[in-house]
Amino acid sequence: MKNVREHSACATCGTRSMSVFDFLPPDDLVELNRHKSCIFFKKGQNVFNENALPQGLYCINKGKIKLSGVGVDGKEQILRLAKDGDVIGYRALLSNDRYHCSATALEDSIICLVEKDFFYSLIDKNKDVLYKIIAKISSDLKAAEDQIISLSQKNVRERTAEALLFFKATYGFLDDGITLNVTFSREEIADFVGTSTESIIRQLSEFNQDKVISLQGKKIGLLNVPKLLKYARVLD
Amino acid sequence: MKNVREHSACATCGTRSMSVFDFLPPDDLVELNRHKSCIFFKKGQNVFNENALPQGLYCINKGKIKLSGVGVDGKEQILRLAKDGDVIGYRALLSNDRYHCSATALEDSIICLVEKDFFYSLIDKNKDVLYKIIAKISSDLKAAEDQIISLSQKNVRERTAEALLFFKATYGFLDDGITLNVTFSREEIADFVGTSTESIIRQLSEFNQDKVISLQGKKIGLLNVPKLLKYARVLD
DNA sequence: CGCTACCTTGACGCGAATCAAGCGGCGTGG
DNA sequence: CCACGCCGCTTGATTCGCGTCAAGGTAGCG
Repeated sequence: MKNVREHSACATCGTRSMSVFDFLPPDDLVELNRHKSCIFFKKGQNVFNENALPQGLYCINKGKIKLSGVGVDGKEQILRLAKDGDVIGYRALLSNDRYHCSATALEDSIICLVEKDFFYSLIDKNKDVLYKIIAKISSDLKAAEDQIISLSQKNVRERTAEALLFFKATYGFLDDGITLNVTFSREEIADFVGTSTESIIRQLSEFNQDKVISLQGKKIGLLNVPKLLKYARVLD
Repeated sequence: MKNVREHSACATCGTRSMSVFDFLPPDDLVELNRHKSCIFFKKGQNVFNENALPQGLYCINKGKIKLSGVGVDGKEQILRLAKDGDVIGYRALLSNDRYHCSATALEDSIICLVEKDFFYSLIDKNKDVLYKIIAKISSDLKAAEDQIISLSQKNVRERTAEALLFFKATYGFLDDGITLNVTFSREEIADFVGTSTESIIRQLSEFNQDKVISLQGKKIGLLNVPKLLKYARVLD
């Protein structure tokens, strides 16, 4: 029996253990491998666009993706962030709908596209995958609702602190244990926090002066996480 | 064979056709009837509370429910609204989690509670129900993300107009075709829009002076929906 | 009939958006 | 290799939306 291999084999994919396809039976893995393709996206490229019809399920093999929507005046709002092992585009797929946000690579990324029909057949027979995706949507909803409360009740300082902590929770630190393992433009941070670029710049430089964070270009270091937590007024 | 009947039989329930239990096979209907109980909630009573563990799935037979969370300073934020035929509490149930918002009756309501274990077995064998609930969560997520964009990009006037249109879309009008078929306190409207009570009062009275809405106590009439749409800056 | 909860209006002040201008780095092309 | 130009970053000045505080009105209910 020959070892089937494509761009990178799902069976040996190190990212899979973090994904919804963890614990997939070997047979399904072989099939999955047959019905997926790997795509490379350069930083800034769009994985999919708002209002487009889904072609399949996107699985991030390696990279960082932002999901964002645009308001009436064209201003962007970052809604979610995704990393290695995350799947994106499942909402539109499951509800047989168009994408209602766009996905953009924050850095060069490798993404696997699982064919739509295969995905449907997979969740049909493999409940485990389906329930994992449901759990994902549920936690997205929870996060979105928390975000709603933050936006309507917290000021820019608090939301900025929250955002920095969220970046840390999502992407972690570099080896130094301080610097965020992700870079955004100031405008992107503003689009995440829901404020203006200038306000973000002022807030970051204030945190910088307070020695709570360090700034060197786009590299942001979290020097004092407990204080950030206090600034953000989060309970846990 | 005896006709099994409890508080109100699911088989003959008029609300069911609007719910996720539409098209349920007769056998399952009988079972559903056995595993549910009807509960009456007076206006203002809580159906369930944030952080509680779900006992089952709540189905609104007749009534209006608000789902709301609280921010760090105790201020409430209304996250969703539910009406006849809607189910609530499915997110916590599906992700085996605690409720992360509270449900409160906006008026006297009759609500059926479907036992947790029966619900699990039902969605396990009846994919139709499961997919309907997934579609529900998906649309909740979409709505939440739209709300995020609104909150971060629109001002109080625009969001208030949006809210009024949303109330109309959810609960409709009274027979006069003008008056909203729901009443909130000014504070509740503020908690929905994400602003202060005073700001809502001022905004409503401005709309009132512009003859876009009419106010008589808590009764709100939408006199000029197209203009409200313009105020809200919604596209469709 | 009086109390309480809710609604309303006005005055004030702060946070943050906006506008405007200068800075710095980086890539491109001469 | 340097100069120019563009884009993102930064800072200051100004404006204004809206949250907050305070006070008074109204309606429903015991």
